[in-house]
Amino acid sequence: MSSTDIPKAYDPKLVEDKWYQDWLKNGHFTADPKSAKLPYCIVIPPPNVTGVLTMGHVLNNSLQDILCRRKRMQGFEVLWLPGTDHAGIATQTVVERTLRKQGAIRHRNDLGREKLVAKIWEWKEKHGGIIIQQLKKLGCSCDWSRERFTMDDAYSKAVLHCFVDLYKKGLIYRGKRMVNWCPVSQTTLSDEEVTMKEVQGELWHFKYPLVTERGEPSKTEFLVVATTRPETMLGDEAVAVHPNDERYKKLVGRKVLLPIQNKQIPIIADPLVDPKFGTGCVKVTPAHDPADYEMAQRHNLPLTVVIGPDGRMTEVAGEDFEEMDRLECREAVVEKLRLDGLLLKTEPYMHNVGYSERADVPIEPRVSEQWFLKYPQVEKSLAAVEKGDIKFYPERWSKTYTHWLGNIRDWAISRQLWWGHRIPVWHKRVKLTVDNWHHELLHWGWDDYVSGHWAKAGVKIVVRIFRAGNGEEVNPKQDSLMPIVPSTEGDYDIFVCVDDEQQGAAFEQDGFQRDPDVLDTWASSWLWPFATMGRWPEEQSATLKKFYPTTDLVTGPDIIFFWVARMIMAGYEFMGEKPFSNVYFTGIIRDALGRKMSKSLGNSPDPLDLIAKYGADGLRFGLMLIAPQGSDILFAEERMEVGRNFCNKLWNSARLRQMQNVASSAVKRELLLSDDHHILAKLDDCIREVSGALDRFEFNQAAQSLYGFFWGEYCDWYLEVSKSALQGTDAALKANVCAVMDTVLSNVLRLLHPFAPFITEELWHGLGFAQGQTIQFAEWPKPTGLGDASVVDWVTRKHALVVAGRNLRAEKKIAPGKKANFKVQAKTPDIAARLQQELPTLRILLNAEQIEFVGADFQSPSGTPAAVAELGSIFMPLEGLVDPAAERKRIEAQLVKLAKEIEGIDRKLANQDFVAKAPPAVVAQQRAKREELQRQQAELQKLLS
RNA sequence: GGGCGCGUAGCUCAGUUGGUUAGAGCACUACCUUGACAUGGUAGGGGUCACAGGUUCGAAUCCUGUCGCGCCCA
Repeated sequence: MSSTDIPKAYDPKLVEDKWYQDWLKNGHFTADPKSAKLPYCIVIPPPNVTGVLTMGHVLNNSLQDILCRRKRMQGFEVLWLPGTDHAGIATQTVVERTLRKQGAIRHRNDLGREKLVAKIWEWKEKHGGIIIQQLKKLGCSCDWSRERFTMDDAYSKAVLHCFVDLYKKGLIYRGKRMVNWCPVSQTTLSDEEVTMKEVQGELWHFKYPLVTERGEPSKTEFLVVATTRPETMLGDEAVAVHPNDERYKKLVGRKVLLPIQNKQIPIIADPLVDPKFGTGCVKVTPAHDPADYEMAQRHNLPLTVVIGPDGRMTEVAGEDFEEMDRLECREAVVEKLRLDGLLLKTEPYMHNVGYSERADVPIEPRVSEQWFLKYPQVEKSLAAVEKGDIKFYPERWSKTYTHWLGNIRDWAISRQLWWGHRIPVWHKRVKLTVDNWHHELLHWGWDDYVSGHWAKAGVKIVVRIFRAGNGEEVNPKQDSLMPIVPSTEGDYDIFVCVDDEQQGAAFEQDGFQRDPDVLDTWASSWLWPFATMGRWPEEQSATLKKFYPTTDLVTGPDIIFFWVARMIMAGYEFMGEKPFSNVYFTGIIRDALGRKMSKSLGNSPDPLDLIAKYGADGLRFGLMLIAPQGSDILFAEERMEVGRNFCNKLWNSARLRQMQNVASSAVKRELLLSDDHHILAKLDDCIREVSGALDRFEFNQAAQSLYGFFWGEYCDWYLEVSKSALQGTDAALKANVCAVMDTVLSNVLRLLHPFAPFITEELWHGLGFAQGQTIQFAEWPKPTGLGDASVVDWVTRKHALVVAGRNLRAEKKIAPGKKANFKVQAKTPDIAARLQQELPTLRILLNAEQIEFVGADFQSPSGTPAAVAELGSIFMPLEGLVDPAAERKRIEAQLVKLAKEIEGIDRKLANQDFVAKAPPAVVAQQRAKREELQRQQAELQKLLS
């Protein structure tokens, strides 16, 4: 193509879709498990299937794409495995809300389980692909042929298989516990799904009348309790004090009258009470507070439930309050106590309240039956990170990980939802008697089970039986269940756990009922690194064999407990191997004010808008430039302009090369001039820096190296210098400069490709480097060794001389387009000779008409603008055009600066300790520096004379 | 209350094991449509490296403390 065909400004729209389609068509992202190449694998953190792309996704997936694209260039067989997550609560909430808004339902019960789940599937089919399409716009090189969803058939089977396995090992159990209950979603939440918020509340002090020896409430003696939740007092069952608290010791064992309810409750002593808090007396509400529940168990207190699952007061709360919302009730209780003269005081109080992460309302502690998991492989998972088998970047997150695993508590894995993997447990409570046990136990096949396996081959069923009264597990053989004798007659709970839903359903004919709950979403996504590969566990696919364990994981530190730690445990438990070797934790993207991006705040830009404005490459590169390792990122849209501008700069530098109409050739080393050596040596530095930075997951460093080299060195200096050869008549020199340009461009395009895949592919072809091949598998750059690094210092100093000259121009307001004349007085004859060889480039850089080299004896006319650099002095004769006084002032200012510097060095050198103890090289360097500064000082002084 | 971080230019951040004059981008000022690019060029201004001690010949960097901010866990 001819030069005029290339547009002046880069337009990503003409490039991005075209190349993405081409890559897909050619199957460049598809991993081949049969390949002889070394494997490299990342599994995507699966986004919510109904979600849309956020800036967090852009950051996270850009990083993964950078890693994958580089590894492809380095010759690895790369699998980046994509997919989506069913996101239980989030998805069900969204769909329910939509249906309610449409007026289709008032409550999910109006539809029923099956129909609601069908609606959610419909929703998923309709909206589920959006985020995947958006990732494609971003340029992500995922292997789409392997895309997975956590509710896919094979994946669901894997989830149920693991449940059965853990159940069999006794790690999953059902228990009555105080759990975090979300009254809006009406489900329990795991501890990790509750976020603590500091809120300004109030602390109310209530008087509870002491009950006298005669059993009547005293009119004068009270115990004062303080609470932030007055509404719970309706369910109080005791008042507690610390056992060593002298103030109350003699009252322990007596009773107080619980106001409103008019119920006598005991005063108990428990070490959990903090004697310094409030009055040292606390009210105990066993059913609505975790600490109180714990105390109640020690003291055998009843559970009085006054708040229902919907957050409304129950009948037990009393008819004045029944059906009232818990917060409304709070006001009502306070008012009632105030009227009764039992409200002592109210004070403002800052305290932490647990909020539901999803619904953003205060959670309600609630006692209920839930399924719990004792985490497997905790020790191994701890050791893996401590020993460095699994490395965290930045490393400090390993402390968070270790701390959490070291204090781990059982995981509440059941959710009172319909959307998700339903717990594969069927239950039946049955009264076993001498007469019926035979029928009840053997009818559905127990006899076959106790013999060790089931009659039907391949059936995996786990059965557990508990005595209903005390919940003790019984072993049918040892505990005389078969046969039942009069002393063992009674109610029994039989649980059957099976991963085949058809088989499970068969039990329903015998009166078994399936557990209504589903599993916590994370109890499916913790299997993601292997359940996504083939049909694990029934098939050990080639993909699994080749790519598990995966290599790197990129995710946010906010899910280190939810996901990362659990995946590590699952990897060891089910695969016997770690799931990945490196975990890179990204920062969290915040807005310019430091707030987390959220839909409700409306501070989250739509990445697709940004892509439309700045191009996917511009967005990606701009983001990488501002994304420091491990700390949060304050996002401002202006930053993306930098990325777009960089792409445009790259584009135009390629245009400049194109316009030469010079065919590409190999660099001829014997023709290289100092600037060529300089840029080639700097290129090698850049290659080393980018490679090293990426090896260390320092994406930001890599991007900045590229930016600094390409713009600051290549475009700002080399391209300007090269114009002297390009516009000159020496064809061989011109060709060699083009060869240097090609070397730089070819390497920069490859280094940049992981960051900016589209424009680099376009230019790779446009500049003729491609020879029909995609850049994606082009060899990752290694230092070229073409440039002589010893020349770098010389060129750097030459640039300093040029800057000094340009400064004179600017100071004296010589328009940039206007040519000027300079005189250069080199420090030494050697330097003079060398500089004379570089006259053409000096003229270009200074935009000079004439540059005259003058000898040491040259004395400029008074008032001639002049500056002193390391290589020598530069003068800009401007007969009669300058004000000598102004020039004097300028030089005097420079002398002051120099004097200060010399003074600093003198101070150091005068210090005997410095001269004696500092490394000789450092001392010598200071001496040399001082000498040079003094020379410059003398030169400047000459100008004043 | 415990833990982990962070305080460097107006803003956002670099600053590798302590060693020239502490850097970059944005923003700002002045000049400029020159034949790659105004999504650009040249030059410039701008910092007591939060504060106070300490270690050291030498501290933005290491140690201690103080203040301020953020996050996580109780």
